Amino acid sequence: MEQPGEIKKVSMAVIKRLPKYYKCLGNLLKNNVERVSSQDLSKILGFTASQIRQDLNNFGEFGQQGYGYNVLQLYTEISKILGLNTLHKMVLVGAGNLGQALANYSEFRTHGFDIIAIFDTNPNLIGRKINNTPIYSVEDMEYFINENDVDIAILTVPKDKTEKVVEVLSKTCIRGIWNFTPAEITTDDDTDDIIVENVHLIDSLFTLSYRINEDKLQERLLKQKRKIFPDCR
Amino acid sequence: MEQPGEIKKVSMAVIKRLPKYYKCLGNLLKNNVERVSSQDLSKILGFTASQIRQDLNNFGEFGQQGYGYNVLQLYTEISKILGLNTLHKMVLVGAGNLGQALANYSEFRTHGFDIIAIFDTNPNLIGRKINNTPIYSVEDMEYFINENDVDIAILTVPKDKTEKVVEVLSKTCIRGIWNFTPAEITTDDDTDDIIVENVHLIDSLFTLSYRINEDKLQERLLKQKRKIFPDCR
DNA sequence: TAGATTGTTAATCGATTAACAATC
DNA sequence: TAGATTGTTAATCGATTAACAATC
Repeated sequence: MEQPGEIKKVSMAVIKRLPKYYKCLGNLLKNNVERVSSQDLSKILGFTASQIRQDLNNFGEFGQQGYGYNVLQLYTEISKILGLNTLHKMVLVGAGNLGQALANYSEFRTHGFDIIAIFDTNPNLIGRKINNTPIYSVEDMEYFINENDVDIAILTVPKDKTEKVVEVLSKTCIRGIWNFTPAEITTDDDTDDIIVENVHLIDSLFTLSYRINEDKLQERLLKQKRKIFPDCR
Repeated sequence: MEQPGEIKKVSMAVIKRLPKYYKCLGNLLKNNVERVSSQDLSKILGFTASQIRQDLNNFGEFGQQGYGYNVLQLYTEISKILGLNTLHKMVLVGAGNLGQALANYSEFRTHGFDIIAIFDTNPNLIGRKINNTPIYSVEDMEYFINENDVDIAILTVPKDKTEKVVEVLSKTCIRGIWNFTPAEITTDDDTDDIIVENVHLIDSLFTLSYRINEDKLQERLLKQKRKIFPDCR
């Protein structure tokens, strides 16, 4: 049994499902749906109703027996849980192709994530703007972040520049790094309060490749086994 | 006990670790390391040695007692498991900011993933090239994919265009969709052999936001509980 | 040979699902 | 009130870790 004051660590599996709940409730809200049961959500999201109730009860008791959940209330609660009720200041480090694409992505701002500065080393870019956001020299990054209370740094620099940038970031008030580089980021002990969220595109592509290839692979494995156990199916 | 001919389904948790093994072995290879034990790998990757041996034994017996694993051999085996030993033809659908960034990303080609065509509806783009890859009209997509035996479609179209594009793709020989749109892709029964790999950027950002916010959240939850159980820590 | 390290079985841990009393 | 649906405990399932005989 759980003790009253105990802080139960929420598992990553649950955390990864929160954005799905949030988006689903947002859609229901748009469609003027007022109440929703865990069973309704189950049908939409493909999770079991039981899992949905378990997930939500990590954070409080948002439902009502015999009624279900009020869509607006649950939506608001989850937005608070995800930290979407406050504005987030972001900087983007590395104004290459991917960096520029992200700087032009308006969806982030819609949800309260505002890119207020871009940093690069290329003198041809410094002083220019992308999507109305100014590009500064990385030299000025440390000062700027601390001065403007920036939350999140988006990392879109080349792999071999990553370590150096992270070193600078670890001297700032940055709380999270959204890492689009292929590098694995390690922060030393005194900075392990910086959260790193990786978007490892190559890993994602490799995973897709594996799954496309899986049937052929299983056949090959089976054939190999038949050599050892000739009478198997 | 497992039957000889049985096909054991490999769990997604294992699959997601395969690219990490692959990259790690690639690095060792570059550094001329010839052999490696599960314990060595454990230190580098942060998985337990036991887990590493379990993972690898999903696909065969690649090691040798008392010796460990031959780096080159294991690297080669995992590359085959991931399907990286064959070339993959890809098309990119949607030449917006993100699409253009991905078209310029050379890392994919390095690993045998070749973008051979880009499709868009914008007449100003059709006929032009990005990173030497021609942009065609989406009208020609179905024919092109089937004619050229394309494996993978990269989806970087606006959300509301996704369904229509997927409908067309489901009539082709496409094996996998690498989905960068916020849409959840559902393929009907006759096309459920198309594998979908999602890169949901907003979900990733929300997850980061949650984790940055977690400490504050736990405090708030604790405070709420104290109202009910006033004597808890 | 002795030491090292695998492949694999058994034990443990954690996450998901089922069940149901509480209650709106 | 009766039906519906929650929050929560218990059961199950699956993934990770530990242990160790086999063997290079």
